[in-house]
This record gives sequence, C-alpha cells and structure tokens, in this order.
Amino acid sequence: MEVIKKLPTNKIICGDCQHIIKSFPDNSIDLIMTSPPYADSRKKTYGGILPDEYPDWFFPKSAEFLRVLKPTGTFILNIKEKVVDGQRHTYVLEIILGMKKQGWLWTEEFIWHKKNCYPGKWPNRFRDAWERCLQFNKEKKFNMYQDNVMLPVGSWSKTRLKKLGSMDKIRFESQSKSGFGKNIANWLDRDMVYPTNVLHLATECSYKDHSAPFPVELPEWFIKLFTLEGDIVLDPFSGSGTSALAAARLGRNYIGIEILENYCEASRNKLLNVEDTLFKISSTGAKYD
Amino acid sequence: MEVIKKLPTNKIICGDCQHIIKSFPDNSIDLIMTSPPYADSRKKTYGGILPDEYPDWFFPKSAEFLRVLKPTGTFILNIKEKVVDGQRHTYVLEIILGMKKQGWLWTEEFIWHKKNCYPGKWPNRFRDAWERCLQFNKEKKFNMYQDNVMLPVGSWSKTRLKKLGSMDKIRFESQSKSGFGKNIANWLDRDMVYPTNVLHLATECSYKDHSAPFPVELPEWFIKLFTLEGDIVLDPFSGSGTSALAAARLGRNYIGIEILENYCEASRNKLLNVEDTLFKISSTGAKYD
DNA sequence: AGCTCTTATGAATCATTGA
DNA sequence: GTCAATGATTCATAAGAGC
Repeated sequence: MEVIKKLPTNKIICGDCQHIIKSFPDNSIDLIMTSPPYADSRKKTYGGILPDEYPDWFFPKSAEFLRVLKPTGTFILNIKEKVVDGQRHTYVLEIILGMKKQGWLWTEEFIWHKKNCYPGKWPNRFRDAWERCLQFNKEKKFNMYQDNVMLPVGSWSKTRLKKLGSMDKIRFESQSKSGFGKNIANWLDRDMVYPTNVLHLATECSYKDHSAPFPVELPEWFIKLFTLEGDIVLDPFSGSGTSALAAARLGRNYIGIEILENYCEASRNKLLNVEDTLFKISSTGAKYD
Repeated sequence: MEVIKKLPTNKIICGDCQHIIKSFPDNSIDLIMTSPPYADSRKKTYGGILPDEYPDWFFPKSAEFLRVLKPTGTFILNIKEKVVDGQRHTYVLEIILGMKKQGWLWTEEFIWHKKNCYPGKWPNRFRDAWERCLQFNKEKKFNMYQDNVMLPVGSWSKTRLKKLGSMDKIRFESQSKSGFGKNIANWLDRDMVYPTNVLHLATECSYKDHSAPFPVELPEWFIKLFTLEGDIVLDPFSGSGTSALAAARLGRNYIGIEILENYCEASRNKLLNVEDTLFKISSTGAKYD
C-alpha cells in the first residue's frame, strides 16, 4: 500500500487498522487512544480473539502505532484481562513486555475506577471495578498539558458539574476554547489541584443500544492531557466512536478506524450531530450564563 | 535446618524469612499477607534490592511461601513498581509470570486506592495514588468469607425497604420457576452489599512511624476475608508489624518475620499492648455495641 | 424549577446443562 | 471428554415520570 501524504482526518474509516495505518506517514499522530476488542473464549463472536492468541494478534498493530506516533506523542491503551479458568489471564502483562521489546516506553499505568461496575456474586471473587489505562511513549520527553485537567478543590463543583447536560458540556468546551464566558471566570477563581493516576468514572448506562465501552469522559481526559487543539487523535479500534466524539468536541482532529460497518455508520451520525452543534454555537456567538 | 512440628505462632521472629520459613512444615499457613521491601535504585538503604534483580531475589522466597501455604490458603502480595528512568519497571509483571511457573494461581488483582497519597508534582507524571494487592492461590478452591467484609449499601437506596424494579422482578421470575424462595429475602431489607476489587483506604501519614507501608485496615480487610478466628497469618516481611497487629486484633494467630532488630522490637511492643488490651476485655467480659 | 421514585441496563463470572 | 450455550446472581447510575 502506498503511503499517503495527507492524513484522512475527521473521518471514520471502515476497515482493519493494521492494514489502513500502513498508508499513514511516520511520526504524524499526536495521541493514540483506544480500547481494543477484548479477548474472549468464545470463538465465534466478533473480536473474539482467544486470550492465548491475543498478544500475537496485537503486536503487528502496536508496531504500526509506534511508527506513526510522533516522538512527542502518547499511546493510551485501555484494557483489562479476563478471568479464564478461575485466574486472571496474563495477556496484558505479555503485551506490556512485548511492546517494550518493540521499542515502546511503558511510562505509566492509570487506573480507571468504574464506580458502577457490573453486578454479580461468585463464591471466590468480587465484582471487577477497574480497568487499566496503560500509557506508552516513544521518547522520554513527550507532550503533557497537566493544567488542562486540573480539578476544583472540594466537592462544591461536583454537584454543579454533574447537573450539566451533555449539551452544556459541549457549550462549556466551546467557551473554554474561545477563552471567554463569565462562567469560566467564576470557575477559574476556585482553587484547583492536579489529579492523580486514579480516575473515577461511571460507565455509561444508556437506554438505547448506543452502548460504548467507556464513558466519553475517559478519552476526553486523556485528550486534554496529551494534546492541544488541532492535534491529531487516532483510535484504531473506534467502535461506537467515543474517542472520536471526544476529540471532535475538544477541537482536535480525529481519525477513527473500525472494522464493522454498522459501528462506522453509528459513529458518523453521532459525530455529525456534534459538529453541527459546534458550528451553530460558534456562528451565532451564543452565550450562556 | 530441621523442620519443626509446631509453628512459632504469635511471635515476631528476627531473621531472614527465606531461611526461617525453611523450618516450617508444609501446608500449615492460612494466609500470607505481606508488603515486601520495595525495589530501590539506591543500593545502601535497607531493602535496597535493585529493580533488575528483584524477581530473582523474590522467587526463592515465593517458592517457600507456596510450600507452607495450606491448599485452601491465600497469598496477598502488596507491591507497586517503581519508576526507573522515566518508566514503570517491569519487575512486578515478571514476578507474576514467574510465580505462575512456580505453580501459583494468579487469582485476582485488587487495587488499593490511596485516598490521601503523597503530594508532589512532576512535569510528566501525576501523583501515584494506587498499589497492587495481588492475590495468589495454590488451588482453585480456597477459603473466602465474603460476608465478613460487607459494606453499607450506597446512598441510592435511602429508603429502608427498597422496592424491586419491575425489570428486576421479571428477571427474577424468569429465573426461578419454583416461585418465591429464600432469595427474595436477600433482596428485601438489603442494607449491606459486597465490596468490589477496589479498596479505598487512606494512607497513614504519621511523622513518627515512617515505616508503616500500609494502614492497618488493609491487612485487616484481607484477614477478615480469607481467614477465621484461630487461623494462622504469616507476614514474612513484617516491618513495623502492621499485619501481625491486625491479625492479633482479629483473634488470628500471627507469625511475623523481620530481618531488622529494631523493627522487631517496635513490633513486639505494639503487640504487647494489643494483647494486654484484648486480655482485659475478655476477662472482664466487656462488650461493645 | 427542584425534588423523589421508578426503571432499565451494563467489556461480569461461575455452575450447570446440552451438544 | 471437551466445548459451547444457558441460567443464576447482583448494584450503581442516569433517564423519565410524577409531584
């Protein structure tokens, strides 16, 4: 496959990422944020890679990710090992060790604490309430914009933020982009602290079937932390398009790759809505108090 | 070294655990709960095992742990990899893989979320607010007393008698054709729930006792979960004796092994106080509600 | 608008049954 | 026998409904 000069940004591409990315130029992506299909012991389901075969399935892809990532870029891999025959499987550990052999630096492991994890009771195990968000880098010096994910001190703002609907969040982001809006000023007055490497987010419980593996806040957080506006965010296993949605909301250029056509369609529809809203906000100059 | 018949329970033994444990009989310990000395790039400090050498330092010890653990017993290893040269080191991953080769089952990984972790700021890294508590077992069937660590139910059901949602009823009725059984009792009047594999505990921040690696609540939780009164709890890297203290408080028999004499002394003093108090309580018949 | 109450559901895991 | 499908168990959250 011929290497292209211009990346196909702000698109959901339908296909196998291992093949598609081969056409991307070296050192061109600022952030890769993805949650690959989980290993599964059932053979027939989509993405049902057997746990034992998972590392070998993954390594050719991570090698391409390494090639296209900018030296200052970051790769965030959201993953969790399944229980197989009463034990945690080791494929995630093997992936970390194998990626280091490929040349990746394993910089950090963030914990996503799933506040509303799946229920259940078993004689020898509690509910699984966390997943790994592994941070890999190409170089020891990488871009990190810590001030963009600072948290207000205390709980006063938690209730306030929680009350905002998703549309309000879009408005909030568009306001903070342009840097005005009196709400922002109010919020900035408060004391802010840096977060830790533990993220507390609830999974999305949607009424409809637009289920996403992770809440949009998860990619949002990493996109704000590791990219600036106009940077390029790649999700090679785009699924329902949550990472792309987060990137679009935040004014980053997204590239989503997804192998299943119906997921691609659903993602594109979601993204059209967001982009339409963002355009309207910016063109009417609407303000919100 | 001769194998002894009677375990030296309720003692802090001063010495190298790898040597001491050789005298313990097979299949005699109910729970091993420990936090080994951390790997350290500075050689001269106590426990300053180099990260690269850490797995080989650890494996002879974990082999002995496997031998002395009862088939129904559990080994909880509290550990976290250090950052070395900008990366998370891989010695913990290597330890998991190596222990599996020794015959251990890697059953689960609990997360200890440190709510008030140390402050600090670095340009490319946030504060580290979590540690691993790795659960290893000898057999797939092991003792686990889940009811002993139940938690008050979340605030979502403030009503004393929470009613079942209709979907829950449908699920219930489709599941049990025999009508109402004892399970209904589990649902009504529910005010306690089972925890998850994420533990939220504050770290102890005392200036004087710099040595305590974890708060006493951490070993307490695992001791309650995996042992009964009268069972034997071993901490082969006893340090300031936090695990032994937790075991003593809970009426379990402890064995602490610690290589540094001054830590042993400090532990023994702490434990004397506790045992004295416990003795007084039992002999006066005092009760607490 | 603000509450409370109801309802649906989610990257789960184990035991049992069926092929 | 091995492997795949089904049933049983369970809790925090958000959207909707009602007041």
